[in-house]
Amino acid sequence: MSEGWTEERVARLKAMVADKATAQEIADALGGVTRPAVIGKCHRLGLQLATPQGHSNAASIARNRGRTLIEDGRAVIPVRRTPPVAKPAPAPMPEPVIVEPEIEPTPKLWPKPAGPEAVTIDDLRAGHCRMPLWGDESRSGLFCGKPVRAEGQSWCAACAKLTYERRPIRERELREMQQARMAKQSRTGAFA
DNA sequence: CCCTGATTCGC
DNA sequence: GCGAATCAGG
Repeated sequence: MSEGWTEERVARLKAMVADKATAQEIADALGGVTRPAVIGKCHRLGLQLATPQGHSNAASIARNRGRTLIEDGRAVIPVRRTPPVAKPAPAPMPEPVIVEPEIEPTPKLWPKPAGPEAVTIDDLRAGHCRMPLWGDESRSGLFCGKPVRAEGQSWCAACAKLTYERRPIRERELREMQQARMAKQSRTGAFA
């Protein structure tokens, strides 16, 4: 059932490569082949797929793979990347930018009781959860102050969860379903 | 995590 | 020759 790389399919492949289509797009369009298959075919044909962003030439690839590349008879030593030097820079950030949640915090759960980490706006630093602890009228002026989930974020795990209760949609699952469907089509040789 | 292309290597 | 597995970058 496998079509193999017929002249026509190779022609389509070439056309799409010339059109800067990605390997995935080409694989989807042709059907019956996977992305690595397309890449492998291009490689054997001597075709070069469009380079999306930064990285490009074989030299950088080889370097990145930790292999040595002979250039002009000399071995190119893999360049070591920025190493060890830890990053101290903890927390300047003078003016805390408070991003208001689009979704109102659930009234029932609001305001939160101030924990021991609670801080005033003057003591609010990067890494401090910026969730205000006051609900409406009773402005206590205290912020949650617990450690944020990750550097650069605004809320601690608890406050983040509290804020975004609603889960959007599992895009990952949708994608996987689509891919599974396409894979099945390919195997069966059946197309809608 | 997602995506990308490149290379390797058993088939 | 083929392409899945694996790799590395963004």
